[in-house]
Amino acid sequence: MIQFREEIVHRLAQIPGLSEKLVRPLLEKPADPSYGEYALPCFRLAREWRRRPNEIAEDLARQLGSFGSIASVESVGPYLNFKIDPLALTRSVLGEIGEKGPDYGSDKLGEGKTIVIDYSSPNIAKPFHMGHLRSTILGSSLKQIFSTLGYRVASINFLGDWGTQFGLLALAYQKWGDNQELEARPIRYLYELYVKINQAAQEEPAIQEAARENFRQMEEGAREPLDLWNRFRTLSIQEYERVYSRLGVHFDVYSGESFYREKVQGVLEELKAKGLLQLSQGASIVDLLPWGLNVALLAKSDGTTLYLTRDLAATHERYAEYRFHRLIYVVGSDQRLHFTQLFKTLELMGRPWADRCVHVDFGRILGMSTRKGQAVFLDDVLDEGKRRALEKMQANPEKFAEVADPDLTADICGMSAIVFSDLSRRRVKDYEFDWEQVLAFEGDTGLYLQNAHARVAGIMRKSGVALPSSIDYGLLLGEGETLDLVRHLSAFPEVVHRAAEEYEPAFICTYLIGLARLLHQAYKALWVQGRPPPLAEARLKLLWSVKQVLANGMRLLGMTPLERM
RNA sequence: GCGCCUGUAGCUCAGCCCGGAUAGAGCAACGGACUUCUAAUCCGUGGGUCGCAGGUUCGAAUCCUGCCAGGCGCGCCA
Repeated sequence: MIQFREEIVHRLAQIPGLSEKLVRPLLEKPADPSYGEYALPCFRLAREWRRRPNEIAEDLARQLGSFGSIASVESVGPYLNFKIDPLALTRSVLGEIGEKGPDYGSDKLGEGKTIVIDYSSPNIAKPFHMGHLRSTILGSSLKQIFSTLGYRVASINFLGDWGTQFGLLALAYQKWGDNQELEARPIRYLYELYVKINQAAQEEPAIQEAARENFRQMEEGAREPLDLWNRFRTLSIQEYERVYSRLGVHFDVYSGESFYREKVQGVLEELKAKGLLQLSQGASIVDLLPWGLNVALLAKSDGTTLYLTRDLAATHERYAEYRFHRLIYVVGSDQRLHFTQLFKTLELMGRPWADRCVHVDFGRILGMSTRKGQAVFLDDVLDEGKRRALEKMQANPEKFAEVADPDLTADICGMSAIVFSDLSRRRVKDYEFDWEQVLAFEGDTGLYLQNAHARVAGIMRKSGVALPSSIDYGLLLGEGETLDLVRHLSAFPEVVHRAAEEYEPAFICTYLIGLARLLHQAYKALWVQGRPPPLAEARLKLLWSVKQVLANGMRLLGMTPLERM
């Protein structure tokens, strides 16, 4: 596809007064494809040449005529529209998808570069709720996207396994702890204790004090609270891993704040040596007020450290280990200040790679709080999605009979719906969690994509037509639907690039919905079964290409494409 | 109070980075389409002062300023 664009740029540059450098950024895709594949708006030229844009467009159209693969150049008002020869376009796009298959959309852009992504990162004292799900899904998708662009990607789950809340939790367990409950359902049980102790602490400030003392002892290495802490941690991780595997999410490294509890001293000493650390009201701070970033608190007045201190230690280790070209934190936007402070402090410490760190933030999921006990647990959501999917599948008994593994298929359907609903809106937006909306199975949803994919799979199974090695692409041009699909297919690689640049899997969602819609619209017109072989084969090739790109895109989102549903 | 983010159809959103050709989808409503490869689909109808007010520009949903509304953050939580 890029070759057509370059062909136009090259040809335009031959016109006196134009150059490749001038023209390349001006060339755009028209809003309406009926104008052509590319368009040159002449406003900028009009200003420079002090002529009317409409005249310029007309003049250029006359001078250029058709050339190479460009079938026509027409002026429409101030626009110069280029139409690529439909046959050349179709052959090029479908040929490329045919050759690359699962690698269509891939690139070598990132070869030799490493990206470290930190995502999911639940806090052990708190439940794995929808907020963590958003980080998990986003991070996992970004991992796929960067991998497909050739980067070496290391995924890290940085557990919130250290901090005052463990003092609080240990206290709760000492008060009300039940070993059987803890073993049977660690995450939910710890959450219940956490909620209960927080309520108690609100009425009794002494509890807060005792918790702080507990944690202080832990930082000093006291055996008893540490043993308890270790049990909480181990049991929780086991349960997380179960949930991750259900979602198809994988981490290269499980780490956590506790790993750095001894290394923070080194950080504090370095800060002190560099004259960055100040004492204020008994606490150690770095003054970031000159940059409008408030002050960063690195050690409390009782000497215990904070999240920020441990993050400083962790980034240092990560750079030493990976020499990353980028370090990405997928964490909610409520922690924006934290990361801005972290990055600025790294810069002040003289880390030359400080500007390689990125906070990929995302909006809040409203209506949920760990303190008030309104959390929706991930397992419940996945189960509910599965239940609804199964119901829907059973509504069509004939199709249901064809599905080999209804249980697994329903689970995948439910997760597709959830993953897609989360990724389909842009990161920054807050959203109100709404079961009906998340688990909707109609319209712009993950199931719409799955349905499109499964429909083509059905055609490939049932039409009785096989893909031959040579195709007469000309036979496809009788239907207008073909070019709409081909044009859309051609845009996939650039969509993947854009999604990576902006850390926005949502771009891929929008793209795939558009592709699936074009497919559904063309379904009748591109009928395969019973058509003369050359036509049937050409159509099947087109449909196969759509299926391939749908699958490639869905995988980037973390969805498993289904052959039957 | 200060800082950041968001505000587009009844609802959920895309379009904003990089200003241009009639502002697009889905849901909901209403009316159609299954003797054929998945109707979890398709076709049609109605529905918008792009939060408000200025400014820049030949041209603003898009850029700038101010205001309003909502969310988040602002030294001993993570």
